[in-house]
Order: sequence, then C-alpha cells, then structure tokens
Amino acid sequence: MELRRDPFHAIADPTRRQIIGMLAQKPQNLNSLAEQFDMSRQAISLHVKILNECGIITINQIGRERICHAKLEKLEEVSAWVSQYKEFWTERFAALEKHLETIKSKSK
Amino acid sequence: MELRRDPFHAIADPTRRQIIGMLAQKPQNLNSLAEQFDMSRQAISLHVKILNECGIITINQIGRERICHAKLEKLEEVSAWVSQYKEFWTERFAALEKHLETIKSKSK
DNA sequence: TCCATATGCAAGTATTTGTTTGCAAATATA
DNA sequence: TATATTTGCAAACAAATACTTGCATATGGA
Repeated sequence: MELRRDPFHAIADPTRRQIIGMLAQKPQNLNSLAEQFDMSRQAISLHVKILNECGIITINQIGRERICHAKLEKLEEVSAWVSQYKEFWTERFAALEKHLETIKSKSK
Repeated sequence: MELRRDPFHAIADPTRRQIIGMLAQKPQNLNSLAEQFDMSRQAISLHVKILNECGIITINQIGRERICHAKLEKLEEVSAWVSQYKEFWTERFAALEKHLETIKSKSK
C-alpha cells in the first residue's frame, strides 16, 4: 500500500476534522488539544503528526511546547475538487437546467 | 477500529475520486469502469461497494449488469465543511483583512 | 443448449490505521 | 538542584484497507 498524505486524507477522520476546527479558532499546543478529547495524548499526537504530514497544520516549537497552527489554505485542493461537481446539486444548476430546457423547447 | 462510511471517507482514496469523476460524466457498469484502470476488476468492485455504502453512488441492476450512477449531492456535506474555512484563504478574505488593517491604522 | 459476459464471494497477504501503555528526554519552575 | 510539565518514541494489538487470484453464479445471445 502507499502512504497518502494529502488534504483528502487529512479530513477523512472525524477526530482530525475536529482538531482542524479547534486550531482554526486558536493555535494551541498538543496537550491543550488532547485535554479536549476523550482519548489518550498519544492518539492525538499521532493525528497531529498526520495533519502535519498532510501539510494542513504547521508546528512551531517554542521551548518545550509545540504550538500547532491550522494552514487552512491547504483545503483549497479539496474545495476545488468538490466544486467542479457543485453545479450538479445546487439551485443555480437547477435553474440553468430549466433555462436550457426552455431554449430547447423553443427551438423545436 | 470503526467503519466510517461517509462522503469524507468516500473521497479519501484517489481511485475512488476517479470513479466518482467517471460516473459524473456517464453512468456505467462495473466492468466498463474496471477496464479504465490498471487494477483488477475485484479491486474496483470493492471501491464501488465502498462508494455505495458511503451513499455517493447508486447501483441499478438491469439484467446481469449493475449500472452505477454518481449521487453528487452527497458531496454537499464535504462542501459545507470546507467552506466554513474558505474565508481564511480566499481573496475576498484577503481584501477584508486589508480593509480592517486600514481601519485600524486610521483609528490610531 | 452452449458459450461468453457481468458480476459476486471467499480466501489470502502486506500495509496502514487508530489506539493504548510505559518509559525516556528536554525544558521550566520552585 | 529537584520536581513538574510537555512532548517524543517504541512496542503492542485489533481492525480496516487495498489488493490479488480462483471459483461460482446468473443472464444474454448464437
């Protein structure tokens, strides 16, 4: 198998999505994050490591603390991928479809 | 571990993203999909099964064929999650930041 | 009916994931 | 300097993933 370290992998796990959410609000260190979960510090540490490898967070070592920051622009890749299909479910698309139908029936 | 069957899991794998892309263009059966990959039919079959479990595709049995359709509106969940952070990297936000900076410096 | 086609199911394998516990190392503070 | 805090590393483990190959089954067409 192959190790996949991209934003899609980063957000695949719900715990990781939560961590991203927390860091988006406020940069914080590992222990501070871990305290907010019902899970061992090590488990969170691993998720943080993965998020870092996926490039979606940045870690800044200050003394013994490692402050994590969200690098949200990495979500752009996901956003771009998803939005190419957005037209298939948004209202705007429904309206466009309707419009095209109108044109079609007129040209008959 | 726990089985996660949601759109985030569906799009975490690059092969599955490709399958979604293909089905978005044209509904097709399993073999037709498999032929376009350098991978066994079984491997694709498994991905299709997972996509189905994640609710992102629909399978329609017609005779011996199983036609797969993309159900792209399921991506809405991903889209919504990502877009809550969009302001942090879009130009619009950059412009807003700049504006706030201007206000700040003026109020000094 | 015979054969090709479309698919499922089962077993097997290597790797990854998500998690825990215990221990070591570095840094801050009293 | 002694102690508490923040963290990393390593080992362990069960379950999931991403594949493969081989065989069975159902359907469609000659």
